[in-house]
Amino acid sequence: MSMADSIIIFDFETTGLSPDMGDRIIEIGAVRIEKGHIVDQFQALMNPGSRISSFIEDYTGITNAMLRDADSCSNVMYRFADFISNSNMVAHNASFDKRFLDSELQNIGRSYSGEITCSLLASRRLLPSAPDYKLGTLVKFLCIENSGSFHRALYDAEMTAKVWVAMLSTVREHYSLANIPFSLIQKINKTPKKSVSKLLARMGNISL
DNA sequence: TGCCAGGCCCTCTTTAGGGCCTT
Repeated sequence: MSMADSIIIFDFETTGLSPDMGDRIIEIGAVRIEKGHIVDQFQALMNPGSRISSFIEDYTGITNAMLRDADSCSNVMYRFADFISNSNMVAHNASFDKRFLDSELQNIGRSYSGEITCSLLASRRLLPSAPDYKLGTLVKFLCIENSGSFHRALYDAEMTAKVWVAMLSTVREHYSLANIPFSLIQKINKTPKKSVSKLLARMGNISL
């Protein structure tokens, strides 16, 4: 199994929207998928060092009481840096999670060598008939079994992984592609939306 | 103390504005 076949899908719950404004991660959830199956997972709460707002308590179900006893950000981030190692990664609206990942890893002097791509950008290009591109909507749109427990990190990472696998499977069938490597999604995400179907048809050698 | 994001994408665009998506 080469690393190219292994991808980590991750999600963070945070104290707010911007690490530049002092927001921190409070929960990490991640799964590793190989050949379309989840083979490993990572979940941890982490104590951001200050109280979280009632909005975040309500939004995530993570309470100040739960975080009081949680491990420190630095301890959890060390373990997560080991988990992601040199893997390629996916997140839903990855620019959001990447800012937090980079910020927290910088705090502990760690880094990563894999690349990160975005399931939100990919789904806008590959599922043009979806009603919208919220994670929960894509789960329903792709008929993925779910309990509705969104906004916890591991659950959202699992759902993102299942959206990722189902979306790629749908596109593979539609365009008669043998496989869709991570690098092709990176290329698709840099391609203007209106040019994506031509790109895929050319790769699948079929006429539109 | 109180302030509070940022990148993508569309369009009535590019000398801009606003909705979407993430917490």
